[in-house]
Amino acid sequence: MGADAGSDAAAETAAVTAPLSADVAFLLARANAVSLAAGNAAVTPFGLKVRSYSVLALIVTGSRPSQRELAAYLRLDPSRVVSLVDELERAGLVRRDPDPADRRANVVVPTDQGRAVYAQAEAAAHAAERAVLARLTDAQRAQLAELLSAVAFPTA
Amino acid sequence: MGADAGSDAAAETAAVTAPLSADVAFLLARANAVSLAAGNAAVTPFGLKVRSYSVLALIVTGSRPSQRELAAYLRLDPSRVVSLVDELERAGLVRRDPDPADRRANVVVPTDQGRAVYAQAEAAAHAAERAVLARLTDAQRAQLAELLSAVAFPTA
DNA sequence: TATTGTTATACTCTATAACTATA
DNA sequence: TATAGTTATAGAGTATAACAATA
Repeated sequence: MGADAGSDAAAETAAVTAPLSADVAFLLARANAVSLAAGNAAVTPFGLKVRSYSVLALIVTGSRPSQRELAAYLRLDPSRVVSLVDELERAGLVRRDPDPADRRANVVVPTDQGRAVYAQAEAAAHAAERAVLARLTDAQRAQLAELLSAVAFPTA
Repeated sequence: MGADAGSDAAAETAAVTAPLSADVAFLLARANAVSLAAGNAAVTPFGLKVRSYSVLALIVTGSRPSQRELAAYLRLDPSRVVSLVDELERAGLVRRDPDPADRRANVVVPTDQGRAVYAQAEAAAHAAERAVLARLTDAQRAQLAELLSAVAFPTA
């Protein structure tokens, strides 16, 4: 979602300040837009976007998800995952392995190059995240992560 | 950003569980997707989407923002605000008043009907937000809002 | 019958650059 | 010279429905 806009600090806090500041949905949308813009900027030097980076992030852990599982976890449409995996495969970063247990399914795994690129991108992404969270202490960051988890995974 | 996908609770927590759970950027994106889907569902019966609802929400407070200020605050491109205000104006919910102090600028104000529709939509949106935040206590919700503010408004 | 990956399609959103009228 | 609103346009993302292969 979200992205950047013609946002300068002065205009943002000019005539429009207080409203919606208690609206968690709005704050979530705006915080996500800030984070997404920073994340994309951090990760584009490696030929990635936040979305393709997140696919890489999931598979380098060795969890060997199917495309269906990737879609559910990342809240993407399965058809969107097709093109994301296509793109990563064309770049030589991931591979589709047939799932021996289910011949309909693909298991998405990183290539060596995929792991190497991810390692670099991860460092940049984490630096960007630290910058976005600059106004929070470490304890507050941990707390934010915990609170967000409860919203992000309603059933867990 | 984000939207809905073929997400059922079982698949989401199947093979892919732990990874990225400490990644605030990811949690932010996923939480926003959940919140956005719920918000849109809540507000569509009133002919609104989250975006047009948020424009209404800003102007019913009487802050009389210019389109430029709306764009900055909502982190939208000014050209996007044009079509959002067009849409709301066609629906009879807002009006563009000339700014007496700057003849280039429009001030966006709600009509009576806009206020009435907003009042109903607000109730639905807040109910949806409460549902999204169901796993948090009131104190946790307030804390989440405060932590998100620090991320959403880096300069404030 | 239901599900996985895929394709196609339509729609929305995003980003950029221009243009006009003002400042 | 810069800014507000607008328009146009290209690109990215999203949502839906269909299909073949497999369960």
